[in-house]
Amino acid sequence: MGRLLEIDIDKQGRKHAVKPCLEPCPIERGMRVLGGKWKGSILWHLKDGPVRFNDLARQLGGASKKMVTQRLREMEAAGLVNREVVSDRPIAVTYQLTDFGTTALGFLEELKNWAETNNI
Amino acid sequence: MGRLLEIDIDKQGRKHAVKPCLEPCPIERGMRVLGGKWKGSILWHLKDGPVRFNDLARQLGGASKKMVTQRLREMEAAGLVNREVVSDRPIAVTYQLTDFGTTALGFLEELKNWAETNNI
DNA sequence: TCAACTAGTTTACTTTTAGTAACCACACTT
DNA sequence: AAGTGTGGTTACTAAAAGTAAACTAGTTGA
Repeated sequence: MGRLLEIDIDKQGRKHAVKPCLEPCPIERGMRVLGGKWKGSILWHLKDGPVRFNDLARQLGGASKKMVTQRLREMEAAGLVNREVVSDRPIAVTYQLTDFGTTALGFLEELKNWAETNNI
Repeated sequence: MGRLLEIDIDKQGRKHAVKPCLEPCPIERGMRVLGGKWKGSILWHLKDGPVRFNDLARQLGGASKKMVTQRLREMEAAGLVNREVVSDRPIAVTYQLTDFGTTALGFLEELKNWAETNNI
């Protein structure tokens, strides 16, 4: 009654899901790219332009450098951010959103609004 | 240059973030409620109406009953879903979105679209 | 020279999460 | 009686995620 999931019952009377969410459905897959501690925050902090590593780490107060590095590497691999060496001598590196990275901002803004309006 | 994060430099020349994302900014907090393995999927599978526990577990093929139970408990605590005992005798339980839970669907749809259009 | 900066890496742990597999009690069918 | 269904729980293990603090190696400013 009111059931919308399709369940198949075979001749022996055993039940099987007809269209199980075979591992990662889009939502699950998306979460693996954008979810995870700090990823959303990092993306959000880069939305206004390039930011240097230590500045980013400071802004994320609470995340260790190791975390920030790790997340940035993952996000680089996913094509969300770019790492750019701005200068040798005093070494300087900035991170910025790729075009692809900016496509995730709308989603993050929704999440932000949702969290704020429902005071999560 | 082009720096938009505010960094304060004290008299001793030490740098401090002016407005660090003191622990959980809205995005981080939202992620803790909606992120996490399977939570998004569970919410999404409930969008068309009440679903029984085992049906849900079957649809999430890959998640163990323990996982499904755990996530459902967390989501109940967060007020996203309702647990309803539909009948004793042959025990039957359904889970459904609360009004609050449905407010998260827009966000999940964005995530779904994002993941699909960028074939994540 | 000393201290603080740059951007990390490494170590040495601890904590959290995920996951398996078995089990419970009760009902229904064969 | 055996096997399926219902909705979970328990006990345990493996893997992932997280932490602080030290360290590299060079630069800059007092």
